[in-house]
Amino acid sequence: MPTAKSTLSTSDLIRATGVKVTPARMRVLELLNGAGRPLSHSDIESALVARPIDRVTLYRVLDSLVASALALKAVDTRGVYHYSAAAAHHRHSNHVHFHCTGCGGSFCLDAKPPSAPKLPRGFQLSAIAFELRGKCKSCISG
Amino acid sequence: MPTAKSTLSTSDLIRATGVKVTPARMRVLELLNGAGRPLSHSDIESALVARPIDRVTLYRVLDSLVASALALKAVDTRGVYHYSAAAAHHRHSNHVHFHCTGCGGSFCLDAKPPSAPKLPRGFQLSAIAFELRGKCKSCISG
DNA sequence: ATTCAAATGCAACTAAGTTGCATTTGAATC
DNA sequence: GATTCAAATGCAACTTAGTTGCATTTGAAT
Ligand SMILES: [Mn+2]
Ligand SMILES: [Mn+2]
Ligand SMILES: [Zn+2]
Ligand SMILES: [Zn+2]
Repeated sequence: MPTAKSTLSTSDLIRATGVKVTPARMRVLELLNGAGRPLSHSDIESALVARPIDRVTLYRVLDSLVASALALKAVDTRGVYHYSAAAAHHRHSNHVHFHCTGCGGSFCLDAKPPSAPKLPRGFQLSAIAFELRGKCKSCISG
Repeated sequence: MPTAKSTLSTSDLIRATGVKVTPARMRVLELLNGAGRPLSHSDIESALVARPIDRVTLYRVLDSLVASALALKAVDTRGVYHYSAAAAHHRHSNHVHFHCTGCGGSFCLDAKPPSAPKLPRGFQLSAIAFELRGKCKSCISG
């Protein structure tokens, strides 16, 4: 008899969204899930050099993961998109982050994100971004 | 005798920062000050077609305005930099804004920006961004 | 008027992201 | 296991945003 599993496998997660389970999607989603921070297209390309994925395919894989809500996409202060696995992202949605403009690092802070203010009638909120920027300890002293 | 002026002229503002007062800097800063929203490089290029400024010069003019704190630079959700005059920006620094992902519009809300949480020792804060995104009334109903 | 660092214009370049199209493949059906 | 076909991939070409190097021009100080 099959073992009861509480966590869904990567391939199950992908299949559940209705798209094909392909090696590229598997490798990228697993990479995002293992990463401790949002990764850019070129971060991912570098991480997968061993068996490279075509540049364009990688963009399309990332698009599809975002479209199926398995990943999230955000633009950084240099204007580059960074992707994170939804599962990993949710672990960080209860506190705010500090982004170092020196080293690019992201730091978890012990503070809840602010709640949304009242919106004008008829407006529909889809996202709140609260981001702190500056220099981290080692970028100042180092 | 010279008339006492309460508001500094654009050329005075530029001169005060120690850089040369040039036509390009004048025109760009005045455009930013008149604009009701942050403008991208290409927005500005389009606005100044009558007597075009070289692409590279425009980038350098914008850099210099940002360096001398006469303008601010922020990246939008498409990864493109947008510039606003500091004077115009300060008029909006006491309340938060809603950005419509449909029409690209920016709406002033009647709510103060949240204050910064405690940072770890040795960290230095340089900017706080609190941004609400979603659809505005006319983008939903229209 | 002379002087020179700062600013400009132009050509060439990089990096990020997109599009079109021919080929391959996951997975559904037989 | 073989057949089928939309979905996914690979590759070439393209676009848009932004940068760099260098020769020429210019703001403003003297
Ligand atoms: Mn975190
Ligand atoms: Mn405002
Ligand atoms: Zn740092
Ligand atoms: Zn709108």
